[in-house]
Amino acid sequence: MPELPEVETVVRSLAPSLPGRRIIRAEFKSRFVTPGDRDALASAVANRTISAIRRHGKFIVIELDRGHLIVHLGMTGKLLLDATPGTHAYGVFYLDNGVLVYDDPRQFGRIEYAQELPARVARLGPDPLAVGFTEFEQDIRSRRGVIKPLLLNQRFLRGIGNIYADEALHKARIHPKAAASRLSRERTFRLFQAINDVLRLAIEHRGSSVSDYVDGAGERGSFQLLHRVYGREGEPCLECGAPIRRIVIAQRGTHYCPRCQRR
DNA sequence: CAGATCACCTGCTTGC
DNA sequence: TGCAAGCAGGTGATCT
Repeated sequence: MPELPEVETVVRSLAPSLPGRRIIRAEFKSRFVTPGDRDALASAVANRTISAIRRHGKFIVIELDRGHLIVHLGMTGKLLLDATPGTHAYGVFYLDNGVLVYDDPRQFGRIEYAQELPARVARLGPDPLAVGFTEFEQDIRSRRGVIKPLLLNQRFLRGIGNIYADEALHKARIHPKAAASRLSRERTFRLFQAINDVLRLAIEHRGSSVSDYVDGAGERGSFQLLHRVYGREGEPCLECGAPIRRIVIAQRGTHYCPRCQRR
């Protein structure tokens, strides 16, 4: 489910109400969602007060009075305030006022506790909404492969996923298989702008609810209605009318307009 | 170190 | 209706 705009929307939906609340106790039920000692995790967060919630790439960082909860939503993770825990509620935080439920049918998400951000999380690339063009251009020049997998690489930029990679490449009129380091300066700038525009617009529309994404209050986003290529295989390009094509790049479905995005 | 491939899960849709 | 195959917002381990 969740890429930068969705995670940002979840964080914004929880930020006004979560800080200041105390975790009375917590329960974890999946070795996939909470690798390691689940009882240790539960006792580490018991009695901790939440001081802040923020986004780091696609990670949700919940700052506690001691340590951090680092949550990744995987493909189907949901963090829901005051929801009833269902079959896939693999993490339940009982608060002094309410309950925070982590629900994740596919169990690709993760919940961990650490004093500081783990190195693999801290070392991700810059946030695409904060990076400057000079750094973006330098980084892209130094990379070898194809542009689409590079956009999905969180050590390049943190937060872009499959939907927004396809949407940004279409907006920038760049073929998803284009060689990253050989993009002209003009195309590189178009891509930089397109990433910014697409992500900001998606946040305004509270993310894309393709199947089951919802924010912390259970509300769906609406950006899926504005997708121009993602999930539109065979439908006409909204720019030129050519049918949108779906190919596979790096094991990910990739949607593009063969006329607007020439190699 | 970077890039490619596969593995980890459930659930929904499609086609026979 | 039943069943198998294919597909899905993501990362991380393990190869080369």
